[in-house]
Amino acid sequence: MPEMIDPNDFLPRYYQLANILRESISNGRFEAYQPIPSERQLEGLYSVSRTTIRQAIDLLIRQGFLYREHGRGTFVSPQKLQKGISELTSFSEDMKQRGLRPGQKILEIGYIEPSEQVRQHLELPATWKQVLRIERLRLGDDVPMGLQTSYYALPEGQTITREELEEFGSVYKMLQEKFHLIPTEADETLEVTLATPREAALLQIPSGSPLLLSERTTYSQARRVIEFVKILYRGDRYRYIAKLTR
Amino acid sequence: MPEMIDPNDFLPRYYQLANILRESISNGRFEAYQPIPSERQLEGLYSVSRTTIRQAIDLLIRQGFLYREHGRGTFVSPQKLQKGISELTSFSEDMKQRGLRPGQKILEIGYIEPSEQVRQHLELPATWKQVLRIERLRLGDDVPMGLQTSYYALPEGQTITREELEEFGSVYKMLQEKFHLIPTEADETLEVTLATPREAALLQIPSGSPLLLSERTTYSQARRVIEFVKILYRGDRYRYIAKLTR
DNA sequence: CAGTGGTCTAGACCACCGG
DNA sequence: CGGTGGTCTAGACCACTGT
Repeated sequence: MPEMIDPNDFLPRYYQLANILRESISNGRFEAYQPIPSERQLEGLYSVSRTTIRQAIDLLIRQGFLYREHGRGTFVSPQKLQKGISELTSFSEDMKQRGLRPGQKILEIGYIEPSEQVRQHLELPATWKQVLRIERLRLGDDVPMGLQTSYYALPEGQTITREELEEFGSVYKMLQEKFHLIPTEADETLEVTLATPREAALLQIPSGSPLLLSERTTYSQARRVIEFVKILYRGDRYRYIAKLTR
Repeated sequence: MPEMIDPNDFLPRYYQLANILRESISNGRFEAYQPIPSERQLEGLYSVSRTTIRQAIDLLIRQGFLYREHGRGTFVSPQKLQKGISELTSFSEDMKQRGLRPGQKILEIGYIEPSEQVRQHLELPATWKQVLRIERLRLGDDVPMGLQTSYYALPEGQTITREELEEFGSVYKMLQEKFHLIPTEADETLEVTLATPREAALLQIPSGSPLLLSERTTYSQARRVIEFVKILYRGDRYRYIAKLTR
């Protein structure tokens, strides 16, 4: 029953164990608020050291599946909003998590001279003259959800074409495969604004309707800026979800 | 120079080390994008094992001060918005972090029969008839910032008085000292709404102005619900800040 | 190649919880 | 008291980056 750990697997043991435990939670073998086997018991069950056990449990705690109580045990969290929360996702991933079919319509793609705000977020010197700007209408189940404007400072000579963008669907996927840039972190702010006539027309809502404005700067592993993105979400169709911890 | 670790301190060694390293970062001895000493060097410098070193570094990475690159080293993150982000904070803490003096005006405090929404968020049975409701106007530098409504299902016989609330200032502090409830996690959603005439009057803005609505359910260590809180923020004065990771 | 972080072991002692 | 998680040690080998 307890699927075993393969020491020769390319996945680290603590990661394999985390997958086994996560599976036991989602198929209901471990129930909410109930304890899982103690760390010493797991040592025997899976023939790995306690350090490795704890590494697996730490991972599942960060992912929101378990919690510890000193002197009592390790317990299963109630599901609730157990979907990927407060995680860095692309618009497409976000829509899928919400059960909507993502779509997009590219409005504009080209090079511009960056505004002060864009330059600062991309951490570019004042002398930098060209950044790639992509404006897209974002759809969920074919209904306009948001208006997205992305800015990139690509290496000299490299670029992104409209065809590539339409093919990949997700800029993240393309950045990863074409430039080996992997987004790992982002700073995001959210605020309220009102739709300009142009925005309203694109989003198919009355002019002056309330919008949720998200501004996000995305960083790669080495903490280099990858992109700066603004998304204007329709206030009547979008709700932001976050998970906070101490 | 390198302040030492005291094995007899009541703080764990990895925590002491994290404090030392964090201090070295914030006073500029370690610079952004530059490597800190390697894990083996730190072993010698502070006479603790590599496991303990890594535990300290893990902590600082989660807090956003450092990042690792396999085969290269551990590096200092650029500051940017290095203030408490995506962390579970009370309104008072939030205001202080923004450099504003928090204030409040209690509008109402009393028991009500919970609505369906409130009952579900507090995870109460349909038979539960009484929850404590507190409505407060929240101020930053004496200017109205938000309208907060909190709901609590307190143990039989226990309650919170207006005097206690005014004395403590923060409900979190009071919950901790009076009931030993410590908030450790929360689920939050954000969306846009428009001010009703009453809300507009209290917040001193025109009726129909856009507002940012936050709904938050707070949990204690054992994943029990502590409170459900709605805050209507003035759209023109409040911006939500989040930090996302993969 | 030497040096870095990533994983892992087999122990040990402590602090906390419950009966 | 025995069992739990929390901290810590002194090793080991692997995978990755640079020269």
